[in-house]
Amino acid sequence: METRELAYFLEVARELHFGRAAERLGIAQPPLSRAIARLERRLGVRLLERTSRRVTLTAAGETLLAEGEAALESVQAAVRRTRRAGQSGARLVLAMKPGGDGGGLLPEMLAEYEREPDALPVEMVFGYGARQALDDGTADAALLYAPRANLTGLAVEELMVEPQDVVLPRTHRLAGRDSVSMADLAGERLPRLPHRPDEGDGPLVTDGGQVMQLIALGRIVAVLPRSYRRLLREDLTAVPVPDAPPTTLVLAWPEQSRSRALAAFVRVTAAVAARHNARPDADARALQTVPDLG
Amino acid sequence: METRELAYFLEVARELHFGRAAERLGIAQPPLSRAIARLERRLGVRLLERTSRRVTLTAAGETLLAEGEAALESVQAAVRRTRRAGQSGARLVLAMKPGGDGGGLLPEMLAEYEREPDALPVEMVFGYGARQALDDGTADAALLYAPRANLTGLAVEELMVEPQDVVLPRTHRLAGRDSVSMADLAGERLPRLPHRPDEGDGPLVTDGGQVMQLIALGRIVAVLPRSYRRLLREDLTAVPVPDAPPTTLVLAWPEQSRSRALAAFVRVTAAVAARHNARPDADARALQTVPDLG
DNA sequence: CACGACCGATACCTTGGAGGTATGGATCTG
DNA sequence: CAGATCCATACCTCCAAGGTATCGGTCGTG
Repeated sequence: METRELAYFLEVARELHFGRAAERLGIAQPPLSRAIARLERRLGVRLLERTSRRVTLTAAGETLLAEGEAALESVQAAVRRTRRAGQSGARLVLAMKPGGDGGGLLPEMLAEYEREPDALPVEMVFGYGARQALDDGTADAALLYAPRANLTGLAVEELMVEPQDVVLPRTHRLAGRDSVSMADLAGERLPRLPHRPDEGDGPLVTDGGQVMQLIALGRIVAVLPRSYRRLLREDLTAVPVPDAPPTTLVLAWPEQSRSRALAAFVRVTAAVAARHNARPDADARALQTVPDLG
Repeated sequence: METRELAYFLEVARELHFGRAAERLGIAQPPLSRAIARLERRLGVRLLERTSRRVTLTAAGETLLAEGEAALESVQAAVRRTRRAGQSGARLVLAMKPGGDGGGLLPEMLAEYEREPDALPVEMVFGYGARQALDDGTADAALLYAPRANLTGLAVEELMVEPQDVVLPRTHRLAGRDSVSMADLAGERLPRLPHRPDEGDGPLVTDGGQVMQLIALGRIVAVLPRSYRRLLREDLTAVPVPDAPPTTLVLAWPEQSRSRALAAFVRVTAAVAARHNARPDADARALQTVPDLG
């Protein structure tokens, strides 16, 4: 099966209408009909039931819709990464949330990485779509928080385990406490993240500034890894939540990636994180002394 | 990028020789050279450095070799599953190790599944390549033992947690014990499995009968989930190893699979397993009374 | 019930590209 | 330096992908 045939089928399977699918694909309807018929002949399987009024998927068609989408995306991701690897100014693209750098380890990681012989210039992309950037070939590696992020299909290196704090307005009833429990937060609204739409009950948020804004307005509170303290505005404060499940910062990359530049980056980040983890007291003290105004 | 172009490139990238690659692909060398040149032109990237004496991969070429192999396999897996879904005698193919059925839960699962409206006939394939069967589209689901098996990229449903036993010849110095610790096994040789070649120090084994044979000969001992007791020969015995990490039997399937037949199977197996887990005493007693001669 | 609108399939044409063979040009070996 | 090796190029053939025109079947509507 050629990727063009697959792309054609997917478009028809999604539209369930040859004419509209052809228009979206930028070709005429007859060649599309023929391409689908040829694909069915080659697979030896009927993918679509069609009358002159209605197009429906067969069981085989449903299978190819589900499996083929993933397969086509992985081909396109391979193309994107290959293009990026070949461009003169090749870069290692690292996706992360703003502030999701494990308590400021990133500058040290980057500095150390640049001294590696296999190093490439590192480019960072920010935003909540880190996982998607990895899947579509836009990024080579990502800093993610487990278990919050979906790590299936990725190779990961655990960097550090972080306890979580709840971020509150300074005027909040719990703001003065030394610690709070999850039970204390029962009545509060928590933000919903785009990639986990079924968790939380508050508004959908798409970037970190928005979260801080909503907290400041008293609309929500958020439970975040401790290193986010560095990003607090002066009207917010953070209180430890000892019984919130600790969060693990991981470096993740597509399993099949084998580039020397990436391998060196994984090695260096793991080494830097290990060095920091070996000095828990120093780090803990450093975090304690981070002023709330970040 | 078309899959034919990708397959051509992968062959050249593996052989690093246009003539041999063309021969393996069953085409002449000039069309292959042209196909690669056109692919490079379309990607806008040089994939191979070639003199008349030597072919080497560029950084972009290495990327496409690694990423493209996985992508092409996923396309081919999609084709296989689509073909199977469309055949008149469509079946749900379940891959498993012989005996890896979680203490005999499988018959009950199958009986219950057959009563589902969306059920398909279930076909079982055995062998140590269960993970590979899932990846290449030969199987729809697999029973695997975590953390022994590599589950990345799969959707999983945990079925049951099993403690592990060490399987020994009846004449072994530890055979009479009520339990042994991992430390007691320090001097023993453990089998190496094909999919985990770096674990264990003994001979490579490829099927369950072979393992039992090697244990009976006194060449190795093996630490296995408790349900394997059912498969013991009369000259072997099993002793609990409380400090061996417990093993979790999981049902795994490709993340993107969405067929109703598979969804029903997942639902039924989870329900059967949950029912058994809710009666731990009954199951424990049942396992205790399984005679060693299986 | 008849007519028009809609929609996928078919017929027929043009053209790009995938495959072949023959051969050129570069590089290493003896 | 001669020969072997190997990738690229030139040139040919042919299939199939894409286009337009049109057919035939199905539904909604007056």
